[in-house]
Amino acid sequence: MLDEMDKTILGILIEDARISLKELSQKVGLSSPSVSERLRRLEEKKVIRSFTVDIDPSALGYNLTAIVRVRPLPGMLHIVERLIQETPEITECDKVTGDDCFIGKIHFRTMEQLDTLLDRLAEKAETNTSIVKTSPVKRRLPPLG
Amino acid sequence: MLDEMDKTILGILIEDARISLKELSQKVGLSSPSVSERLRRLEEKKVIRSFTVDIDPSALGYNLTAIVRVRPLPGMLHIVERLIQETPEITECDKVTGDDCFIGKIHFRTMEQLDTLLDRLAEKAETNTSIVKTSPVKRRLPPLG
DNA sequence: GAACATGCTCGACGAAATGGACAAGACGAT
DNA sequence: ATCGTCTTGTCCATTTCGTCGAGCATGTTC
Repeated sequence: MLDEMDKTILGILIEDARISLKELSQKVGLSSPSVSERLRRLEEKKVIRSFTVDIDPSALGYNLTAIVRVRPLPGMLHIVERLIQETPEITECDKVTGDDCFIGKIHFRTMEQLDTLLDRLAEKAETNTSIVKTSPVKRRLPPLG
Repeated sequence: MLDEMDKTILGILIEDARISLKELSQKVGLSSPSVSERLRRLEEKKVIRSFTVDIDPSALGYNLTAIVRVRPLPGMLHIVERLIQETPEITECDKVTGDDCFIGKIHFRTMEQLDTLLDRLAEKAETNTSIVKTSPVKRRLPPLG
């Protein structure tokens, strides 16, 4: 599905998505039109979901992060799911198997703010919150192989 | 720390990090040299960690995702931390307060593979694994405000 | 082996990024 | 108030880059 050349290109773009076509094509040993065409197809095939920018939340004032496990009360599942989606401080959330129904990540500025955010959930779900101390693995890709 | 213009620029770049300076500057109503200068400073201040590309793991064959909570056995904390870091299928991991010590995300292709990966941890830690069914909140930024 | 598809290179032209010179506004110190 | 000066911006000339069309090599199909 992806050949070696595509993987090399992706590997470079992960590091620097704003690299010029010319430089990129030199690094991988192709002409720029062919690299351009490969990029077009990688986007078309949705291998590349988007070109984006990685912003440090603490630069926006969010110095604290927590991981919240959420178990909705009976009958509250959909309401809780909507509530989570409408809480912008929750920056990612997965619906999972097991006792917990949702596991999400919250960015916040103060403990008071965290308390406010969790209070809104508390009416409709049991929650279990862990404060992030460090991040031993920063976001990365699984092996391209 | 960030003015309105910076936030507008970041908002656009999140959507499309490969937009040309020219188009970006037209959208925000500045000249391209000034936008270029702002980008340079946003990178310098580490507000922008990097320009990157969002790749769909399933395009790489990783059709399954799980969230694993890891509680190292006594004396095993550092060994477990290193083991996690050296497992490339674990694409993010936070060290947290509370009963669980680490919470991480794993991408894998088959249940057999998941089993293999968890077996390696099982010697040194208790684990608790939840398979991701859906992702109600895809990765996004907290409010820029 | 002829016809076609795919994926590449090359070269030219228009488009965009960059760097330098300079202007305008905010702010402090005198 | 006025003079430096720091910041942030514009404008323009030069350099660099992206895109498009044409054409070539390779491999597959009938």
